[in-house]
Amino acid sequence: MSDPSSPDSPITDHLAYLLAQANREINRQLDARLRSEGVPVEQWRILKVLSDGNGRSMGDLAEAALLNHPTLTKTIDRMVSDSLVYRISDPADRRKVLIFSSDRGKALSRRLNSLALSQEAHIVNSYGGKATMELKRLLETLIERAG
Amino acid sequence: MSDPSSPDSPITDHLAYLLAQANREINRQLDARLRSEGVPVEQWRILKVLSDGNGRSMGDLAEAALLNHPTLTKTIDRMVSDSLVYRISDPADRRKVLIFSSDRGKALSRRLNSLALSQEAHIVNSYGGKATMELKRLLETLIERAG
DNA sequence: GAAAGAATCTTGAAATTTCAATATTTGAAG
DNA sequence: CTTCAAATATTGAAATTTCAAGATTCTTTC
Repeated sequence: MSDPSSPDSPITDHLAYLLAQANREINRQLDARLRSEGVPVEQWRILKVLSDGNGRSMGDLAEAALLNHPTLTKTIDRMVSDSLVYRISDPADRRKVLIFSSDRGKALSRRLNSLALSQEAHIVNSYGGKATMELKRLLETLIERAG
Repeated sequence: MSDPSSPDSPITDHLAYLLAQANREINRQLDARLRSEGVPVEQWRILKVLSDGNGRSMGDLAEAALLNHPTLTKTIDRMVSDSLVYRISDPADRRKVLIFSSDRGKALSRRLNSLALSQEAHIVNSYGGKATMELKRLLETLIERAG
């Protein structure tokens, strides 16, 4: 079944394809939930990363939120307009810009987190706690090796 | 570790995040390989799906290539310009448009496939055949349940 | 067999993302 | 201490994606 080395193996045998498909599906479900707050998944990731109250440089934040640099810059522009985050030039290294979550951003983050958790619970429910844990473990290992 | 239900669990505990991260990483690697042919991953998926010589309707193709409808329309526009695929109105149902791979598209598809297979081999190599198979199995199940 | 509704695809405008180039600041080398 | 290279972030233009609306064809119902 899962052997893509034969000449005409279906695309569904490729790990890259299965990952894209699973990601698309789960992302879609998450997006549907976050829509009640009018926030795209990327902004949830940003707010969640910032929710510990610490600031992050654009570089670190881009890495953590899975966005590339220019995309993050423009997303942060929008979030600043919406008063969800703010920028402060890093005093220790003025090339850097630190991003912080505002109070408004933190409040929103809490609501989003509860939506995300309810989705996670839904997955665990239909997919099984054991399988979910195992899948997470394998994904973590893959990410380690691939990074 | 992998329990996102505590109030301040890190984002890395969310399945949605791990999937996005793994997908991003693997996609990046694949993209780097396909770049030698100047083709984005989405077009590889399209060509691969069409590589059996059969035509697909835009709807079926969108589903298989993991793209939404308008995006596929415009991607196919570009690929038609590049003589990689062509459109034929379905005689049996003229609402439908069937997409076929051209000879040029098929030749390209073979080259891309070999690049994709080499990436897959590379993953299996560093990640392990057992883990790869297990991961694929879990992803397939997740996709089934989530769909 | 006409009319209303559903399915399929495309379009145009708007929003977003990406690429390449441009500041700005820091670190290193001479 | 000055100059050159590296690191960081942003910008503007171009490419892409998305959203909402529109066109065409089919199907069902009366």
